[in-house]
This record gives sequence, C-alpha cells and structure tokens, in this order.
Amino acid sequence: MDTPGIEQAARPQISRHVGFLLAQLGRAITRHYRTQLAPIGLTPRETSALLQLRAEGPVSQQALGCTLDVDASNLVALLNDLEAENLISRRRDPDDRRRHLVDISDRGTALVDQVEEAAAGAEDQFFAALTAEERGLLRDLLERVSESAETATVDKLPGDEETCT
Amino acid sequence: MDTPGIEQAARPQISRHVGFLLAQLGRAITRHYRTQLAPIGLTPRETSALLQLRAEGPVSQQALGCTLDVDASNLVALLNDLEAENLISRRRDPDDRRRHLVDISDRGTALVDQVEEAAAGAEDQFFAALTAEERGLLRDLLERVSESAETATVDKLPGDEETCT
DNA sequence: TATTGTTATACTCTATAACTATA
DNA sequence: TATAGTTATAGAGTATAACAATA
Repeated sequence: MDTPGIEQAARPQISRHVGFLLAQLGRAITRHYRTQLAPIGLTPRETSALLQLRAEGPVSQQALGCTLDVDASNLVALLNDLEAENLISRRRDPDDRRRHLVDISDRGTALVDQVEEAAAGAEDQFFAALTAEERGLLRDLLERVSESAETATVDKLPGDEETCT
Repeated sequence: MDTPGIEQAARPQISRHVGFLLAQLGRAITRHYRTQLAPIGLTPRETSALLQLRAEGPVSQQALGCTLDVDASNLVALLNDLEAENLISRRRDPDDRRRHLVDISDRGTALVDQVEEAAAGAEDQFFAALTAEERGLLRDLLERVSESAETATVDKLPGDEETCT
C-alpha cells in the first residue's frame, strides 16, 4: 500500500543508497531553480541568501555562511555581487568592528516577493508528485537530518552543537 | 511526539522552502561522502557510477549519464579516470558501433564491496537522526519526486517519459 | 538527418591557505 | 593569541556548442 505496483520493478537507480538519491535530487533542484530564477537575474545561491536575510534581520557574514552552509571565503564574492546590485548592504558592527552586519536593502526587499513567488513556483513543479501533507513530512525529515548531520558529519565534539547561533 | 521540544524554536533556516533545504542537504551529503570516500581514492561521482554499473550490467554512456544525471560530455572525463585505474571497461557495441558499452571490471568489482561499506557507513552517520523506517519513508518520497521531476522540470512533452531506458 | 561519444570552453561551486584589522 | 572578513588559487561540477564516426 506504499506505492501502487505500477512499473515499480522497472526502476533502475541505486535505490539502496538514499544518500546518493539525496545528492542527485539536490543537484536536480538546484538546476531547476537556476533556470526558473534566471529571468529575475538571480542564482539559487543569491536567492536563498536574500530569503534568509529577509527572514533573519541583519546578521554577520559568519552566521549567514553557517546558515546557508557556504564557506566564509566563498560568501564574500556572493555578497559582493548582491551588494553591487544594491540588493543587500554591509556595515560594520559597532559592538565588534571586525564584523560586517549584512542586511537586505530596500531594493532587495522590493524584489524578494517576486523572488519568493518564482521559488515557490519552481518547488511546486519539482515536488508535484507529493501532496502538501507529504511535502510537509519530507520537510520534517530533512530538517531533522539537517540538524543532526551538522554535528555528526564534521569532526565536532558532542556538545559543540552550535546551530549557527 | 514528533521531535522533543528541545531548542526547536532556535532554528533559523528558510523552513518554508523545502527545495532549498533539499539542495543544501544534497551538497552537505556530497561533501560528507567526499571525505569518507577519500581514503578509498574515489569521488562521490565515481562511487555512484561504480555502484550503478555493478547493479545494471553493461550500459551505454548515454544511459549511464541519464541514470546518474550527468551530462554526456561530462561523463567522458569521469569514465576516462575510472578506466585509467582499470575499474571499468569500455567496448564498442557490435549492434550499434556508435555506442560504447561501459561495464565494471574485475578490479572494480573487487573494490566495490569496500566502497559500498564506506558509502553505507557515511549514510548511517548522515541519517543518524532517522530510524530505519523513516529512512525508508524518506527514500520513497525522494524516489517519487525523482520519477516525476525528471519529466516535470525539463521541457518535455508528457508522454516522453523515458526513465533513462 | 539524427545519434553517440568526444573535445573545448566557460561558468559556478568548493576548499584551503595566507593576509588584515580588529579583539 | 584568536576571530571576521578578505584574497588568491586550485579543484570539482555543470552547461553549451561543435565535431567525427556511425546509423
């Protein structure tokens, strides 16, 4: 009763390894995002950065990179591009002048609704096979993996579990 | 009873967008695979190619690329590397001399058990937060998305649904 | 003409190390 | 001494177009 027995046997794939399937689908949706977001002029990376910044006010680059799982050094160029288009702003943190506080700009905010609509549309296409309920279930499973994998995969001592502050 | 209420509220993330979460986790597990498979001397790509070839006898490069979701032009270099290490073999298809039939070699087969063990170990770490049952559920959800997304995301006419033959 | 594999190219992403300014 | 951001660089991965051999 899991899946209808239709051509279930016909599937090749390495169905044993859910990990490779996850990796493959991750690449597939990134590609899908890229084509769907291209008209707006944003890459998937830039899009998720903008959405994250709108959701979580101003943050340090460190924190943003941690949340988006982007290396601090790679984040620089990404933010440079967004800043060049006036979609985000960087300013020194008065409390710790080493930090740059990154925030979404007015122009970024104006764009982000359109961005979110495009992203949601892309997802509706990509996850069309799942009901809204199943999509929620998938999200819950992935979020639990995300939380635990953060500490389980890198060589961190248990107890170091900072969720990106 | 879903997740214990421990620091559940502390999570930032763009929880609305399951797609970005999927993309992010896909990159994360690829990175994890890379470090875990490095001692064996294989990349995640090469690993999944080997596993796929063992599962599905000899196939054309076209078919393999489709299954692994790798562009035909990119597959060439990947197979060159594997062939240079005698892990796979390429030979002309007598029935259609344009085709190269790719197969895993004896040396590849000898290595693949070790490879599979390493991959399984990496997955056990990565998906530690999920029970075996939940992992199966996740796999089913992802496989359904994978099947439908193939035709839904690229501009294909419905009815063109060749599952990589 | 169309398809398979190949080459070349360019662009994105990823990972590492070294530097600077601040703490 | 350690941390935040930056720069430079090298390595994977991705996408496109053009070509040779074959159908």
